[in-house]
Amino acid sequence: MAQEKSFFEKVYDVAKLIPYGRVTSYGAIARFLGAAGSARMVGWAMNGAGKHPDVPAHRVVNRKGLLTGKHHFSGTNLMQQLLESEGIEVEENAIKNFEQVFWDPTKELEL
DNA sequence: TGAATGACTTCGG
DNA sequence: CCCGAAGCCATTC
Repeated sequence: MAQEKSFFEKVYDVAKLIPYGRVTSYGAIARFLGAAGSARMVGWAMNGAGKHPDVPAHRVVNRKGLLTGKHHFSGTNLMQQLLESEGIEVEENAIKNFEQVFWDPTKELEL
């Protein structure tokens, strides 16, 4: 059904650009894509990220640093394990030092 | 075309 | 920071 690309590809593209051991928020990506306000679409797009193995959706969390999307991953703690595997501390589905690992494309890329 | 949905964000209390 | 409610936008049925 329909071409599963366009807005999603942009999200995937940015997600792939997320540096190792860093994370970003849906709103940040949405805003970078020029779709500010479509933060939900970013998450929605991630729904299809499962077809894109190169898309580290686990590096994308909400603005609070909570692993809101972990529930969509294979297991229940897979997302957390992936983050911890990158050196990111996670507790109670929340990223520690979130401000330290936070990666803002609108600033990092355009900087 | 219109209503429903969703891995969010922002505002007020 | 927590809680509840509203807003937003693209996709889907």
